Amino acid sequence: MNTDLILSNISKHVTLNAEEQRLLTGLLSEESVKKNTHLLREGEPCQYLYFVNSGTLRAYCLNAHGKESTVMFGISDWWITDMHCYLNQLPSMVYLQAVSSCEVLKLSFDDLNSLLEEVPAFNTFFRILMQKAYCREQLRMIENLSIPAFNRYENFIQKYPLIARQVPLKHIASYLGVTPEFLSTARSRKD
Amino acid sequence: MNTDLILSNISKHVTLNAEEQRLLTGLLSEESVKKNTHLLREGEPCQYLYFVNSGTLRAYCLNAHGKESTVMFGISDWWITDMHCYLNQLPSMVYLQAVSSCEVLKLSFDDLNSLLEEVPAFNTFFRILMQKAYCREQLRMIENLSIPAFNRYENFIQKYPLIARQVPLKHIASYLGVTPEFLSTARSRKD
DNA sequence: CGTCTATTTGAATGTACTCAAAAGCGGTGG
DNA sequence: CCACCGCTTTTGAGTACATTCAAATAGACG
Repeated sequence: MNTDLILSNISKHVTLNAEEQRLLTGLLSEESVKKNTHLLREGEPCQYLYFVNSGTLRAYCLNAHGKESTVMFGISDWWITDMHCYLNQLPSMVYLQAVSSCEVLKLSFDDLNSLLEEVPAFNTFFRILMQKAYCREQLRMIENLSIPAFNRYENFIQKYPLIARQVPLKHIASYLGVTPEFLSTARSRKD
Repeated sequence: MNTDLILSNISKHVTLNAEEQRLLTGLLSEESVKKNTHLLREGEPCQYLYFVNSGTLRAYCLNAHGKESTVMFGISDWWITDMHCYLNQLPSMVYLQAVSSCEVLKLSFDDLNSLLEEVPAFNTFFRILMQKAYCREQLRMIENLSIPAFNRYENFIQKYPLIARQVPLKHIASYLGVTPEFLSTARSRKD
């Protein structure tokens, strides 16, 4: 199991000593997901927090008419899950799908809680992770409310160039809240 | 200074002993905001995290054309600030305005950091606060993407009945991402 | 090379917007 | 207590932007 990336990810914010690192890595397990298959489906228990070692994931939900809305993407070095349902141990509201084949590490809710209790630095790390996630989501909301669709697309490819290269346009459209047709025509008009 | 509400707010998630409570309350200061005045304006340093003792606040930002977008509301027993700019000590991107006259408690960034470092339970509290804020914001985003405008309004008044009673319709419209005119006509069509 | 999916293009439609004006409502002062 | 003023909400007409649906083209993958 490759834990280099996850340890380096955590070390960007807090310092774990060797023992704490062993405690963490001992709680992780790895999973492979083939392209276009699901790691999690709506309604299933949301048991794990995932860390992406390689590949690209997408979280999406379906509305009453079956329309997909992309909630978030997860690329290498990102954390992903249905956070609300994970933290409250509720059935998932989202699908987690591999856009390309992935290697992920996963951490169960009970194991997360052990870490949060026993390793103060990990508690701090997770706080920082949530701070950043909150601010990012709030900024996304503000941009969705205040700037027109096409500028949001330009914004997106500038902010997430790696994701923009790795996922089909239609998923970006559903992340931005527009149809793929609209995004396609808007794009051809502007460049 | 009335610290009952804030201590009870925190005690919903973690337990602070008497000394920790004194440490916290010693770092707070209070401020009154008159109706329609600003606690913070775009571009000003975002120095404080606010806890609302009484009254109603609104965070909003202006886009390039001067259109207001309501980022969040803050009613009694809520925490509010421009979190991204506060945590990164950047000039504020939002305005914080009193919808009705308010009494707030405020905590500076440096003092927050002392608390996070010195009081593990407060670190945990703040983590939980950020978890909930993230999940709430993500759910808002999902709903904005996946359900039509009028249903979002019904959703809102069901989820936040207190806010719905305390703020003008136009602010709710700008929170939901529609015009007041649209919300007004939609409302009259459905009930 | 053929199949499947993604993207592009276009026409018709609809939803939500802008702009303008009227009505409602609350607070203030005469 | 009523009249006036300012702000919010409502109403309506015309418009723009993004959608749906359908079909053609392009790309990716086995």
